[in-house]
Amino acid sequence: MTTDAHRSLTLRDVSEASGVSEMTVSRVLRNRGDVSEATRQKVLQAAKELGYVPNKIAGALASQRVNLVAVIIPSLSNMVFPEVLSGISEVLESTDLQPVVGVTDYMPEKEEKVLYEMLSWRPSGVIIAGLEHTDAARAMLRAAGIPVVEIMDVDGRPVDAAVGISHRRAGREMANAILKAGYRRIGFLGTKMPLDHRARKRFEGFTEALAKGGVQVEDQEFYSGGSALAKGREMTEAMLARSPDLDFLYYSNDMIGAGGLLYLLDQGIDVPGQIGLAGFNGVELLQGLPRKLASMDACRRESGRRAAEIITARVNNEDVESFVELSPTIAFGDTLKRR
Amino acid sequence: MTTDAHRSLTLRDVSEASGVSEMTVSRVLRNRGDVSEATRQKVLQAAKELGYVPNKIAGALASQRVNLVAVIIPSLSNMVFPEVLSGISEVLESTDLQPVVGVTDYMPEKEEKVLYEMLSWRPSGVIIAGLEHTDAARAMLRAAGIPVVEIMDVDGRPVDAAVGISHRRAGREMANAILKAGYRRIGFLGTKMPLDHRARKRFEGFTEALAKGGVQVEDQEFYSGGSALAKGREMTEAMLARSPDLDFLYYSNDMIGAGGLLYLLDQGIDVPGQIGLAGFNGVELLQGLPRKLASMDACRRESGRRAAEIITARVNNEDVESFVELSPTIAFGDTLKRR
DNA sequence: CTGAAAGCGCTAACAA
DNA sequence: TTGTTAGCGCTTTCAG
Repeated sequence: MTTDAHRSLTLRDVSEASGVSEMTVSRVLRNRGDVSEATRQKVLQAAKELGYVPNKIAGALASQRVNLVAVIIPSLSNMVFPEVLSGISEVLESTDLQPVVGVTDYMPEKEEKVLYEMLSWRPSGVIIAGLEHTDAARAMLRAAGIPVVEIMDVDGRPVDAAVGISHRRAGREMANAILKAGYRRIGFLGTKMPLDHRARKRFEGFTEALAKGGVQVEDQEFYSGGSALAKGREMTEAMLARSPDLDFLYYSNDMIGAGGLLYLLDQGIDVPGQIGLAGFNGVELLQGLPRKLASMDACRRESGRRAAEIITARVNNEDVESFVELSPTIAFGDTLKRR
Repeated sequence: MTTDAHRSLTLRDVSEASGVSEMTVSRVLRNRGDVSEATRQKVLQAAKELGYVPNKIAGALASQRVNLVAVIIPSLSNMVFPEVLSGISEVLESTDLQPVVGVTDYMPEKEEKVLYEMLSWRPSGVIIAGLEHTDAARAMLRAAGIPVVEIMDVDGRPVDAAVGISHRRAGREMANAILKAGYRRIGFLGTKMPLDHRARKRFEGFTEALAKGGVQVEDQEFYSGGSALAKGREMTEAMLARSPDLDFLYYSNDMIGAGGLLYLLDQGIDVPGQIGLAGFNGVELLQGLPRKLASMDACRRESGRRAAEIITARVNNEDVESFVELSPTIAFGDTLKRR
């Protein structure tokens, strides 16, 4: 029992305890090079007894290698990004790379800051949501000299690589399915998020395709904050009070869509006969509602997976396709007539 | 335009570009010590033009200081942990500490591995979910010589500090409320998770308090995987088919409880008259269901906040209470008769 | 207010 | 198979 102020154990401590040089200890602990089994055991034994935990800071500085992949996403509080993360983890788990997550809350300046912090740890790669970043952020990404994969969107020019769906196209396809099903008086309900570029692009694609069919969005409403399910209810009620003739409601995400669905069922309204509904994301969570909401899968897990694959390939100097557009499919569910 | 292999910029580059010594450049970039305004500007200018991003690895090694707090949690895919994280972030944002998240998937060996990885970066503190860890993990935590806060549970002996609720007590209190409301034939539905110690403790407290009232759980059912809402439905249907006389269903989490609620409403069963329901977690997400499910707040955000406060205090050598039991309150909602 | 020297704990490269 | 040497890029410390 000592009264020393706390000091972490070093290779030197293990070296002394085992009577083996620091260099050889280092080799054993990293499974590098040839080490005799006897030495190996001595070292392992000593390290274990002391409870030695290597110092990656020193290791990284010396080797100029950091096994971290920076993952930068807007939020953890909806189902979408955690699922992307698990796709990333799945792939990285079989490598020696580790994801480190940073959250931006959809704020460009915060994204810039988080990115700066993460890059200062010299990660081996970056996976970042979206194609819209500040000029400074883009400059940092380029200057970092590491693989950068922008995910969840392909409508724009990536700094380096990109994996995701086209939200514009997703909006168009949903609009076309709605028109094809015969709906004509359409309302839109979404988040009040000027900075959610993907939601914006979906909306743009949506209105564009409607316009081609000679239809315009008749009413729209936006919310921010609060429980999405409850908001979906409120907004739907408000919109139908204002525009009782609507025959379709398109929601920018499944949670508010589910709220709307529950409201309409409560009111005894015929879905999808009198009013059709659709959301976005293909949230599995919602399986189990009285009706299955029409939606569109955003290929979240797959995006994560592919992005991680690109990073690992690049880190190993292998060739990979660096622009991957994934194809979401419409799930008609029980709230959008099939034609 | 050069064809050099990529090399990160260093202080030396900034030093040369600005004609100021490395040491002074370092001072400027860290806002340390006195530097003349003129020099300061020269340095800042040069750093910006070059796009210099400091190398924290080298900085951390030299200063023996790492502004990272390791946060280790079982999962990101239910609402509970993201909310803890946001409590932590809220507090750390006003300091120079940064959370780094690791996920264990409720697996002790993975927890051990994640912990090892994180400790090898020499963080300033650890926040880790739960009080149950492998011996090796506990040893590492003790040996790290940094503040360690175990959160989300206080039923046990922490390595260092603890913040959370007593799940045993939470189970007891819910049982008592149920008995007080007059229910007697009680079913339990939960996750098949031997490693979710908090769910287990709740169940233990629950049965213990029921027993004191001379009541036993009449039927129980466990699930794993799949959409919680859908599972809640299925399990409820199965249980009521088997045990039609039950008058109360206690769910180990709100999502399956919500599934059960939707099922019962579909069936036109009188809730909470014929059957009462309760879940656990106080998930805000579910506001907006036709009825509000009875539940119990797990003080998630508050746990995160308090844990972060303990870490920051300790890092600054301030005194803090290191054992904090939070008090969850029952929300009766519309599915548990009030007495 | 500014700079020079020493070294943080580890690993690359080379020598034995 | 093992050991030695020289840094990695920064900050601490001390001297101007």
